Amino acid sequence: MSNEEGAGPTAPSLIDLEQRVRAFWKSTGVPARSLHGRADGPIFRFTEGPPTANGAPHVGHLLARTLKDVHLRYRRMRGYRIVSPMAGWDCHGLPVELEIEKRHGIRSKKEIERFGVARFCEECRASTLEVASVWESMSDRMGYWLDYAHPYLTMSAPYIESVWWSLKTLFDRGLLEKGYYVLPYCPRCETPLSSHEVAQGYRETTDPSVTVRFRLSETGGFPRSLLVWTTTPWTLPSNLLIAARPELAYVGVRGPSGGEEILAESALSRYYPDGAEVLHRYTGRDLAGRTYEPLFPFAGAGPGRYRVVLDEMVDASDGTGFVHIAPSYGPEDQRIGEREGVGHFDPLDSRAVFTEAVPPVHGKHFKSADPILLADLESRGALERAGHVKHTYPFCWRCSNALLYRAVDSWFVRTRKIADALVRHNATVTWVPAHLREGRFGNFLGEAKDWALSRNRYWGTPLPIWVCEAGHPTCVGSFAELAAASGAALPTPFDPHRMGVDSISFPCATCGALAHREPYTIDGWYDSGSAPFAQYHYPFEPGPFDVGAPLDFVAEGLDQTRGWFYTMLVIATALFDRPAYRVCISNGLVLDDAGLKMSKSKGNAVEPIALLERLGADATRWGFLLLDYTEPIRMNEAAMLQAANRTLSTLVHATAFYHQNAEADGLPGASVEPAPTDPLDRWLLSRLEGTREAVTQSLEQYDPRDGAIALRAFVDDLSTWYLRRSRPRFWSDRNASDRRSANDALSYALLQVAHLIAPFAPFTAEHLVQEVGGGRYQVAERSVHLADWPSHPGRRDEPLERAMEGVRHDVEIGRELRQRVGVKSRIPLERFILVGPSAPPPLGNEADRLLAEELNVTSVLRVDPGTLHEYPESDYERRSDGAGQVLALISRRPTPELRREGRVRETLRRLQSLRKDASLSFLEHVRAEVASDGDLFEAIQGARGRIAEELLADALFLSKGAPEDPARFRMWEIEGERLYARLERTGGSVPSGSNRRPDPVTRSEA
RNA sequence: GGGCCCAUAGCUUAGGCUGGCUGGAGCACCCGGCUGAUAACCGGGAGGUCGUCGGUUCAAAUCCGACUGGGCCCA
Repeated sequence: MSNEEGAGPTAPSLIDLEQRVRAFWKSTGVPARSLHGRADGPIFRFTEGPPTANGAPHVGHLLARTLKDVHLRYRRMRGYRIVSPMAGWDCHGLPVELEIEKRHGIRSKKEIERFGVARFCEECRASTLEVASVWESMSDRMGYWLDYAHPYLTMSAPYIESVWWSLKTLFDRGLLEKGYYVLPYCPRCETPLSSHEVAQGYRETTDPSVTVRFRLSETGGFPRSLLVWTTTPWTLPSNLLIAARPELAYVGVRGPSGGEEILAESALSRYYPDGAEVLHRYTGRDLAGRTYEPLFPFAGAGPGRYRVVLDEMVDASDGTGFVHIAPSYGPEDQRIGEREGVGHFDPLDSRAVFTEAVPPVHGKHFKSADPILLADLESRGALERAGHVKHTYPFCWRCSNALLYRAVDSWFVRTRKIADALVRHNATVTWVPAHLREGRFGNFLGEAKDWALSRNRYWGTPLPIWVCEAGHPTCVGSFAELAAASGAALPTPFDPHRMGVDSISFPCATCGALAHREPYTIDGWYDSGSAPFAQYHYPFEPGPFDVGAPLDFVAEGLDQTRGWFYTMLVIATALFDRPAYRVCISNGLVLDDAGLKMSKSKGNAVEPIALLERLGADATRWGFLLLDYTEPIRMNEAAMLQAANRTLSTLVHATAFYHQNAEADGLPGASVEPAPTDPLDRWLLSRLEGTREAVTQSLEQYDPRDGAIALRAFVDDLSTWYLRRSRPRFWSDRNASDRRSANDALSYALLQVAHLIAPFAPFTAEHLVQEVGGGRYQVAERSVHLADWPSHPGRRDEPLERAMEGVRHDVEIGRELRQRVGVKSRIPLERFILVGPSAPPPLGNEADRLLAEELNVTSVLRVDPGTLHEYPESDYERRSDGAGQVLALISRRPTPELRREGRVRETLRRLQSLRKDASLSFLEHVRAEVASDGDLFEAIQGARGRIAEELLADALFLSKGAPEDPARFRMWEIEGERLYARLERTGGSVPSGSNRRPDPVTRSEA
């Protein structure tokens, strides 16, 4: 909104001023000048968590970014240099690949190979930044200032080179090794995943729940079976062992076919609810070493196979006390299988389809093999029971297919080797909320598993490890090393993605045999976890500071505890043996207004840009900042809007009021802290100082909510007490020095509060500063976002604040009394009497003056309880405390003179409302016609001059009785008598239709 | 099955660590008032088993335990 003539209310709406401020920022280049903070200031280390470059932002991002922006703005105002406000994009990984697969109808890796890896990667690269504009647009709308012109990209060659450097460093320290381990594996993506990826995808699902019989060998003709429970029948052909718990009690009971069935005693009631004949009792130890007949012949014989072994991990709570062990398909299975030396039997191909190694289900996907295998078992009497169970099971976080656990070759970051350091470094981090440190995040560190780093995929940072035929690995830590090793210069420009490096091979430095690159890419979470150094191409280029030092501040959603917060900590610990960050803020999930998780499928997701458009940026930010972001947040747009109106809108309107009255006549605002003598002004500045302290402390402690609440309270006080009681002091016909004092106090307070609220509501704050100061909306230098934080202590006067509290409390009592005597406030009463101590010294007589004005009484008395008899109940209404002690009294009835004065004020109020209805500004003069009768006429006639003056009436025509043409008049009834009135604008006024503040530029004529 | 967090009026919540006077606010609702910045404001009213049960204590929303419900995470 600009200041062209005609449209607009007195003060702009939050949304209008937001656009005006945005235009100001654009034209003056404020964000670019502010972004990095003070070039010579102390360094404040920050890294933007890179969003996935092909995913759209959601409201949770809006919240996280609001928090980040508040603290960054505060630090800039504190004079810090922000290193770095660079935006960043997480470009690699499955999400991007999936997008391209969808686009081309590709459904498997084989099809990607046919499509061409180079072409595939090119398309991935091209698609990564397609949604960047949406993110930029959101940031622009919400006022989150980042350097979008120079973002870091995890797919850029320098970034990848830094990642390679870090991997080489880990490799040299023995923290990067190859292994064959059971990992979560996505059959569609044909790659293993890491535990933090799996953590993103648990869902409720239904699986088979079956119990099968394993017949023991050497039973001397009497059939004896172990009952074993599983939810993964497809793993039964790979069964090699059965585990029992050493000290657990087992029973052998007579089964339905007469033979003995063995299970944990604690499971008996579940399997035989009507009881069973117990034939034998065993402990797990008794059963150890017994052999059994495999259910399927396909795994074949091998040393130590098909035995009962002991393990403490066995638990009978929801099984039979026996656990079937398929070493290829479970982490515990693998551990026990290796301990017993029974090898593996893995009949699934890379897509988790059965090979010809298991003929009955050859060609079947692992899940669809379940019913076939079960039918087979049933026909052979090996199926004890079959049902279904609902439980949570991991699915691929990107493609939603069911995962399985299986043993695969993979490269690992040996997180467990540095577990102690992780815990030690985490202990130095200030977590918000604090419980995360020892709680969720701490627990996660405590059970840290080695990090499966390699992915059998295409679009990612290639694992820079070459292995020769003899198995000697070479890890390459830079492009120069690669060139040196291969004995040839790399092409320029060099693309370090798979198409650029797959074909490079070189002789092994150890044995001379030819080494080929391991055909893996790495987990994209390693890329983003490297951002604090890789964004600077460290160590190949000098960073802007000690790059390995912890960041001062990071903030993201709670989901990043397992994600980015974790990988940053692991990488910083492995590389620099330092914590990754000092302060880590984590916000809760944003839920819909019914407290449900938002999801696109449910249709309850709030689109962030649409939200910003509906509410405006500052209302959205302010609404979020007033909530406890450490808990899950229920979105309530109405409440957010209301909160913004209460505080932000009120500030805007207070500023407009200031403008109209004070600056209109050329009174400049205070540029330094004023030192008023007026108690109200002193009170306002004291409250301001208390607010400054509270807001500063809240931001120092990364708890902006307390600051927002303090600001809200201050704005309430400023609007509903200071201005309410000071309003006439701003009028041009009042005492000049008093007016000057009020003008100074108000302008200073508005300017200061604009600074204090700038991190929270940057648009509104900018508007306030531009409106209160000179050179409005003209020069960047005046921007509040280039200003210093108010750090100079102001004048705090706590006794004065307490005294004012007391006055406001006395006002409440007075109003209650007035209500009881039934005389409305517009009619003056003679006396308000307070019983007890005299007025508190910081206010003195001023207290009584405030009370008299606010309560509309002619005098305020403070009397001793002993003199109460002088004020009889017939004339005075009393208010007592709980103990019956009289606290205050008020006159019951107005005197005749006061009643007359009341009539005058009733009339004035009606006439003023006519002005307002006609949208007249406070500068426009009128001529008025008034008609009435009786006492009302007498009262008006007696105060005719005053009425004309207050009404800005050049002429006031008063007639007795009803007018001749009453239709042209407004009519009211006041205490049974009629008042007729009409107004007309007279010459010399500002242009018509202007109920708004006249434009500042044309002000002089007013 | 394990871990972390939460539960106060119809809604949003303060207070809880350091137990103590009738548990505060805001929105919405009803009655009344005020209004030359405000989609405001002021007074009064109605609305609370402070999730449930038990314990500690002279005294519990507050401390302890169990349970119920909800959220997130892990197995």
